[in-house]
Amino acid sequence: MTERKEYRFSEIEARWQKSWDEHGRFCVERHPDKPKCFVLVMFPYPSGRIHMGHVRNYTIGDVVARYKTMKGFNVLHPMGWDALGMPAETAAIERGIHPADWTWNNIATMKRQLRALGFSYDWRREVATCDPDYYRWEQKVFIEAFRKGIAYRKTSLVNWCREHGVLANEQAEGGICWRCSGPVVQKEMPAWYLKITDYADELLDGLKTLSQGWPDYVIRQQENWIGRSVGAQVRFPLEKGGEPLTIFTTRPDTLYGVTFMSIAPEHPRLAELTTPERRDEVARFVEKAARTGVRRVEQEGLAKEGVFLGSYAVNPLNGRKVPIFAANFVLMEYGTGAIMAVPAHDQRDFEFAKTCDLPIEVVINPPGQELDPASMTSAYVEEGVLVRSAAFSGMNNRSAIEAIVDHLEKEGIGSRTIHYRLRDWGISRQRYWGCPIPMIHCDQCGVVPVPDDQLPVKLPYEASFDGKGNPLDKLESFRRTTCPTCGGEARRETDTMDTFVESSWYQFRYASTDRANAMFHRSDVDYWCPVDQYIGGVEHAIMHLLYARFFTRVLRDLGYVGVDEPFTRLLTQGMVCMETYYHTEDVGDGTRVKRFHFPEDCIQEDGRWHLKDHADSPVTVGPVEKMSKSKKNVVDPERILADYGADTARLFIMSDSPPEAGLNWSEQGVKGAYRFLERIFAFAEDLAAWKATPPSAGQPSDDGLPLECRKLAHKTAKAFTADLERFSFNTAIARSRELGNFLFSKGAALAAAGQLDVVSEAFLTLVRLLHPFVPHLTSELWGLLGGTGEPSDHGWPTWDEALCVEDSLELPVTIGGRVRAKLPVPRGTAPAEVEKLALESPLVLKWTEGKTVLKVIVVPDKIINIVVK
RNA sequence: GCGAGGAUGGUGGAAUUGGUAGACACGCAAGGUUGAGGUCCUUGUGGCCAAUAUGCGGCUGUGGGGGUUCGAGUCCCCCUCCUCGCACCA
Repeated sequence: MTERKEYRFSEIEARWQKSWDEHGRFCVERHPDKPKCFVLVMFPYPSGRIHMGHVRNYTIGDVVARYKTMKGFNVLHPMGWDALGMPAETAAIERGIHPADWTWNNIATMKRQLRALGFSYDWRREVATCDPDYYRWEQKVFIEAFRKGIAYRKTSLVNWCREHGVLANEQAEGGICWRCSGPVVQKEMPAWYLKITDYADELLDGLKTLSQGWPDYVIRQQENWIGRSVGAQVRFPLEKGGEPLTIFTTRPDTLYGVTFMSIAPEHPRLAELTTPERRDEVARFVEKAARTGVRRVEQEGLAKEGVFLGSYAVNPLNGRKVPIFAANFVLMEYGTGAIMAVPAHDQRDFEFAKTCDLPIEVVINPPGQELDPASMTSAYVEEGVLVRSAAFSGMNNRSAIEAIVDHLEKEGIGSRTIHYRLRDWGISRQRYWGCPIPMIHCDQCGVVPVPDDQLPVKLPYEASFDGKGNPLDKLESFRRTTCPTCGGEARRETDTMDTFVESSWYQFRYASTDRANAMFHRSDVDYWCPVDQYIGGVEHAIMHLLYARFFTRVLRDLGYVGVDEPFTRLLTQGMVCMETYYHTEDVGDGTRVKRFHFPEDCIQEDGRWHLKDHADSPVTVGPVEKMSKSKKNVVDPERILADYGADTARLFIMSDSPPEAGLNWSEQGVKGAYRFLERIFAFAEDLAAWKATPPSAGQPSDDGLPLECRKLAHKTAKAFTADLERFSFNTAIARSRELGNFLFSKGAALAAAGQLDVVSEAFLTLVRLLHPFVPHLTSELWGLLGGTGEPSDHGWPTWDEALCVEDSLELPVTIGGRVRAKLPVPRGTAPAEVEKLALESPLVLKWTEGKTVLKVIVVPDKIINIVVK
């Protein structure tokens, strides 16, 4: 046999990438006669270099895009950069690099890396959100939203460090500033908001239209996030008289069980409700609560605490006098900032009552039971029958909700109300590297938008980054301006926008290539949008997607787009994980800490792991965790490209797990993928050689092998396609391996038997099926085997349905729940006939001997189950 | 703490609607090739017990416990552990 050529992936990949680039192969235009398909992957934050999470996300997108192209769709597949955000500013503070330079450098590096992976992007449509030509349109939309009342200003609480100003939650973990370890307090500051709550009902209803294309769990989480709850506002008169205290409750059926009230520590009426003798203690509590913040009580599970204010409210239904508390878990933003507490039927109230020794009053009993407050260990929150509730006693609690609210409305004590857990979107950031909010503060004229002809408000390059407060705020040349209305001296707004704003509309920007003078063109958006398939990380399941859905509706209401929903179908991909390598070290005071190592610094010898250069430094192989720099369990995609090539990286990342699940990186798995490609390459070489010089015809093959080969190829095409349609990439690849394994072991025999056409057809089917996954190698082999152009010029493989069905089946027969026999029958045999054959079968007789056949269940063409006794 | 999801061999996973659990791959083992191997090929591989069993030897097995069903990895209830999100990270 002649010596085989080596699989030189780097040569092949570079050549095809160059060809695609030069021919503008992935540049697309509107095409009225072709069905369109917009495949969008979540654009990356340009943090420096791409990581495996990106490779996974973008490979999934590329496989979908290339598959849809082969299916005949006009596919839009763009890429861009979510380029504004905190890390650029952190780099400026810590390393003295300007955020703009840092970002643009990172973009250049990452773009080069993405190109090396062979993704089919139309790079003409690239966007970078830090480009003033991008964010100017956001400023324009903001001003229009402001004029419509969708954007507004109000005060809100922020994390505040005396030294470093406003901090993000992640910079204020544990109530401590990440830079100076100083205390972080909650401080009131004015901030800009977008009125997402006005769209709450629409965003909720819209989820119904998405149920076909979005994962259920994302829809459920969005529903819960919006948190629409129907309940009642109830006015509790105060014992001392005056304005009653209004609370919101979703459980008016428990009104007779109220034993105390709680209000948020920042409730405007706190001082008024506090008696003079309680003032000091309450002040201490409020101060402490401000230091902690409600968020940490909720998220970090801190103790729920409260303080008695000294005054009382009166239950409007039963006249009971109940104490009023301030509590650190009551949110001012939700409802009215005040709640009625029913410890018997609300778990949080129950815990609070137990710690503060407050009474518990049962007003709902489980059917046929009677609860005793003294022996309860948790609140009873299920349905039941009302007791001790005056005229409502004896009613089912569900109907009591309606009856009691009717009563409240009739008596003028309360009313039906709907509240949302969703709060308005606070978009102000006291940071430099964001889109400037285009507003001007004038002492005479108030808050005035920047006039259209002065847009964009560009970020000034000259700014100093010392980590202490907002650089824009300290830059006089930026701050000082004149009022567009009166011409007087005025101050520019120095807040920038939340970077979630840019990622709320980038999908529309991609639709147009000609956008020097427009955000995008309506005709382009009308053709390409909405996005047919959106693909990105699970971590964005709530916020990004909700904001983008909201912003799309804002753009719709401002006349920019004609769609309600931006993303028709959604695929959420899991994270890329890897085992950790570490050793533990004593830090002196007896506590041991983990010191992590990069996997490439560790080596296994004689079954033990140790550091490469120090055989006496043992290393523990830890659990598989999400790849992260801090744990050092990262693999640089570029190294994988150098060692194995883009096709191998793409194939492995798609073959080892379903896309929604986490993917465990495995170097061995990568090698397995590489081996498969090598074998494909080698087989193609063989096949080309056979074609050039047909092997001398041996014995004609009449053993059914050619038919088996054809059937397998057609069945594989069918199943592979079905798998792609449901994004089951890993099983699709498994099927392609089965076809490959068959050809590798039987191909030569078939060729020798004069069945070269059969082998060739099957192999070319394999090449075409794999093309979206391994585009470089398959394009190469397609040409080698005499195909014109590339596999994608020839559409998606089809199959002959007749070759996909088996006419004879082997039905499993289970007796007493165990498979005891296999019954050969033709497909479609009538159940009665199957039953007869089964009961006559010797093996079945062996197992039913001495027993009574009670029942025979025949599932046609599937299984036979015999129930015996 | 609240909301959402998950758990199947030594490992990643497969089983599309309740119908043969473990496809495909990794690893491992044996044999062959190479005779440098991080190469290649063949065979085997859930566990336990058997030892060629008159047609496929038996038992057991999908995080733990209970239930529904002729039949449960799949449906229901309880528990444990893991992951994601929680509004200024993106």
